Amino acid sequence: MEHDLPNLQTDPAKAAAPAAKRSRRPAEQARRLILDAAEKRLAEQGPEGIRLQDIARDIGISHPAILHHFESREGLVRALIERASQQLRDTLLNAFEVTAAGQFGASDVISKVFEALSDRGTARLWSWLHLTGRELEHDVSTHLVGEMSERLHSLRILQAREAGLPEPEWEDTLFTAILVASTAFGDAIIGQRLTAGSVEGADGRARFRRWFAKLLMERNFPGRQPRVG
Amino acid sequence: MEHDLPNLQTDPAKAAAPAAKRSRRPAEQARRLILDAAEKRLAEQGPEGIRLQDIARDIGISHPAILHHFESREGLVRALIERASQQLRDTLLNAFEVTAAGQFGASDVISKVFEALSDRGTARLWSWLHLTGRELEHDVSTHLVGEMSERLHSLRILQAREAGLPEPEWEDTLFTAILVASTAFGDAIIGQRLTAGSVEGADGRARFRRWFAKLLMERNFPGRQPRVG
DNA sequence: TATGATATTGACATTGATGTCAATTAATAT
DNA sequence: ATATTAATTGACATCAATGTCAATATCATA
Repeated sequence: MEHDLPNLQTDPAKAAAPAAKRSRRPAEQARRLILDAAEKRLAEQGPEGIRLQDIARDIGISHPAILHHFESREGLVRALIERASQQLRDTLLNAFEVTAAGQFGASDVISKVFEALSDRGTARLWSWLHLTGRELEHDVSTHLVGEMSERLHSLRILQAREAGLPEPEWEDTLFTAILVASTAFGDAIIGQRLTAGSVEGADGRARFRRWFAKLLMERNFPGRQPRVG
Repeated sequence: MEHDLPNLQTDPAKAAAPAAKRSRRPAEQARRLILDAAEKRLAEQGPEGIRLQDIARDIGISHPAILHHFESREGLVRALIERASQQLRDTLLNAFEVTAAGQFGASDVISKVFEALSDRGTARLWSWLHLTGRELEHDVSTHLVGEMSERLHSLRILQAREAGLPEPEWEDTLFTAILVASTAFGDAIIGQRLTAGSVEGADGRARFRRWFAKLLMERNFPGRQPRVG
């Protein structure tokens, strides 16, 4: 495909190559394009899938272009983490905003948490983060769970009053949040395999989520039925 | 292209090092030594920590020795997975053997599952497996959960009869197993971070486990108190 | 002690990835 | 149009990791 050119640094004579027109995007857009491709590779192939050459090929650019926008591979990784963290945070907190306004359904929240982690390999990115020790720099997990727990606690207090039940303890709420987070996380990483062999039907994981939601719901509000989403 | 160069002999004049006596182990032992070191690196630094040179340095050998015993890096990785799978399987199934004989305590089983995954970075190896898609070759997860569920189901039926409660459904048992597995897995990977920021005291994760055990226990045997281990 | 088998090693080859740089070219402003 | 800015690129430098190989050292055995 490529012709061997005489290795002259400056060759004013243009060779016959038609040289498909070079495309050029504004920096912002280029960064997004690159991050999307990197994210996809990470989700599909894991950490080692983030290779500048490959990512560049995916989107039809040369790898120095990536370095131009992110300084280094490390810079790209950092930006990727930064963006994914922000997105996860928004998605999760949003799940509570929505339900806080209207009625509270455990299924809704759980579904959103599970989806947020399943989506676009977010959990994969997360586990990689923790595997390689990068969570020390960008520690979102800790604060995020704290924030989520606070919102959840408000909701639970509200619900308990309505139902005439005693207020839940703070640690119980916190542990509930951790349970949901851990489970969603574990499910995202190994769920596919776990259910694939044993659970009948294609909707195994969905049934598991509903079962899980019901479990939590019954524990907290013994009378009610969870809304199945 | 390639010309065979005459093999240059090492300069006889630079023999300064006393050349510490070379140690030599039986193959079996050498393999174990290497696998241990590799496992440790994986647990501490993640996938990228498995580098032949580093592992070799850790145990004071040269890296070709590793290649001699495992053919290739890939061979080392496969052997590592093989061994860890076997160990995890033994540990987990053993947890049920023990409790099956005597009395059944949810805490006991849960503790063992959690410990089995926390120990020696087993969960880290597992998540790496799933991240890189190696679970396709060595798919232990699927069968393992199936087996565990079967044993758990026997126990639950026994327990239900004793307590005069209706027999649990199979899928309920299966989902319980998946829940425990997912949670233990998630906890092993991100648990440290999750509890670090929010849960007071150093025994946060232990308290979480007990809370979790209690939750499952109360659900299945509303009257009883779980044995706290 | 001598010998055979094999674990071990140093030197080197090879491959693949990141990073550098000067030159090029598309978009934008003047 | 011309100049300017900045995104893009090809060629190359560099480095690190795996893998190869002939030579060497150690253990077991005769």
